[in-house]
Amino acid sequence: MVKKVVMAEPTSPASSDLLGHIRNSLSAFHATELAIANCILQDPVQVSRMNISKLAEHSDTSVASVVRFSKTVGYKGFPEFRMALVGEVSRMGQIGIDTSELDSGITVEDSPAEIIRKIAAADALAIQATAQRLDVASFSAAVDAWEKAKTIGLFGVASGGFVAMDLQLKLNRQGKNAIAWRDSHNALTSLSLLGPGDSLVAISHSGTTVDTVDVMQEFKDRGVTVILITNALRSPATAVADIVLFTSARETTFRSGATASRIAQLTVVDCLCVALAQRNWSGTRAALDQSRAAVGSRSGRKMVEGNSRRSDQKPTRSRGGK
Amino acid sequence: MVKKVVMAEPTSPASSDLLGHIRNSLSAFHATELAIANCILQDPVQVSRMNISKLAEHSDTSVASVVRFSKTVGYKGFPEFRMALVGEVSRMGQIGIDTSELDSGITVEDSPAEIIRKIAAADALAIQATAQRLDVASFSAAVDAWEKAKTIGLFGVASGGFVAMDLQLKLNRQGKNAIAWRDSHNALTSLSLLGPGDSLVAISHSGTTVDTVDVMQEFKDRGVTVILITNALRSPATAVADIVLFTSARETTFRSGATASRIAQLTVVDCLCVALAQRNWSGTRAALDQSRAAVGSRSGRKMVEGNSRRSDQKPTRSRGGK
DNA sequence: CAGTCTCCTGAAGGTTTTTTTCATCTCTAT
DNA sequence: ATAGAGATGAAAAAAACCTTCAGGAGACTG
Repeated sequence: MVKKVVMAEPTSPASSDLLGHIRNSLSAFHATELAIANCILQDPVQVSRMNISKLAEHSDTSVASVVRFSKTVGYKGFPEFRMALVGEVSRMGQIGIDTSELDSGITVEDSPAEIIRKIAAADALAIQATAQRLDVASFSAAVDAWEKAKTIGLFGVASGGFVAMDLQLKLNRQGKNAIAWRDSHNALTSLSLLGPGDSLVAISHSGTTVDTVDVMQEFKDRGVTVILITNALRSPATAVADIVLFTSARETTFRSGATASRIAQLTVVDCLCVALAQRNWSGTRAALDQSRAAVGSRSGRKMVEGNSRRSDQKPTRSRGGK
Repeated sequence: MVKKVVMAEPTSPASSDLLGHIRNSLSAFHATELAIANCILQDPVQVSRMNISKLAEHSDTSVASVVRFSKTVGYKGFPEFRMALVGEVSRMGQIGIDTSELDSGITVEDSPAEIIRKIAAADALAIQATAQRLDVASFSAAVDAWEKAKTIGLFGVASGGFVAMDLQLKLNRQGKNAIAWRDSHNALTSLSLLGPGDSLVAISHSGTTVDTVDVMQEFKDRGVTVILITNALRSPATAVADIVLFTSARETTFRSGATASRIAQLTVVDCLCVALAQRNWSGTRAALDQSRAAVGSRSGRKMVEGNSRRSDQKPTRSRGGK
């Protein structure tokens, strides 16, 4: 009946950072969601063993709210969420303190080597978590929008501005018309550069910068498809955007948190560019082939679909032991 | 409702080697159990995403058999078994990034999901490799130089320029005098801003850009400590620099390779900034403590939905994703 | 060689868990 | 005040899961 068609792959359960994501979405949650989130953060192990009604009771909320919560943080339903949690817990148990170490941040006594290790771990984790949680449908929609656009506008303030500029460079290199603005005044005076069918990409870690939201709204009113890259689950910006691509950078104690987020943004942007380039491969290929000659990249394996329906095993009629 | 007490172990053997256990027990299984076991061993990841009926179908057996199987290997029922499998798979996936895949690059047939996965893996790997290779002595020396410097010059062209600008932002935020140049002309005309005891940071992926080397040389001649962040082991630039910090970004087939490199550069730069901040911790701490006050889960929402500017909220719920 | 026993196996029905729907409520902005 | 957007929980609907039961294949015994 009304079964919404969901794509085959429900994303791999590989490494992500579910707890981190929940932790820094805390401020975006509503009352009941917050109650649930606190239960989870407080004792993930325990919660990972509960079924949905137990969790609802334990958090003094309702079953429905737990389902909604699961969907809010990006899963199809509670079972999927629970499996992610189980995976997370299992991994935590395996490597021990990994995540708690991130939370503790960097202390005065940390040696340079430790600083490097911790920051690198946080950055690498941000990338992996982002990649894992990135919604493929939204991603593809964004590439579609780009492909269709005559001109692509890019907007970001402060550090987001660097990502925008970087993206401009990348798009221009592909022969795509793109222009980056780093403040709302410039963006709005160039309003007429974009029209229906075009795209605006806004980059905002928190999604709350007033300028960014203004710019997004103005362009949207002109019929421009607005794509947002952000780390915040719910924000004024997400309410305006047509397509939202979430990064998953966990904020740590010491740093502004912006760097991990920016690195995640760069990765997302890079993925988009590659996907776009892939579509007009032939044009791009010539240039690249030329430039990089033979770097010994043979066409290796390509991941067989592993269906393996049935195994033709010869049942040796082993007599049951037990 | 006489529940037969069969199980010796009601709680899940969380930390054991489930797949190994199954493999060892293969010879003791009956025909259907064997079919199920084979399915699981053949593609645990896939199976961990199936529900009981899917697995029954996939193994050409029945639902009841799957339940029995789950109990045979020591769980209370299928859900519990599945959770153990998820945990196992999750731990396995943790082990590391499959580097062999990186070399294959991105092909025309790659799905969006694969593109994302591959690029993220490459970027994450670049960070980890960089962190691992980074020479702690040089790193510390660079921080020393920064601490001592009255003013820090930053130089990078093209994408390296973004890193330079980013770094300027970070240093300024710490109250450190820093200025970024993105072309040699500007840099050289500001030559007199730096003198002995000061530092210049040059960012160059290849280390061969003529402009960069020129600038480095000029500043060095004035007694400025020249720090270089590069990916190239030996290059004209490394010959000039006083301190060299190496990134380790591997170039992949499709992309310019610049992105992974830039991400690695950002990480290095971030580490440096944090290390510097750590030295004058007390000054930094106050500001940070203040700004991050009590995120500690208390108190309800503050995320006011109103962006105040225009209140014509659209009625469509544009919840991101899915 | 037949009888009988054991125990594996899948289908059907019953139970638990999860999802969806809908009415109520709260909070905000006109 | 009032309308409206959105959050919340109760209950109905759907899905997943477990148990029971009848049928059937092999093996041991007489």
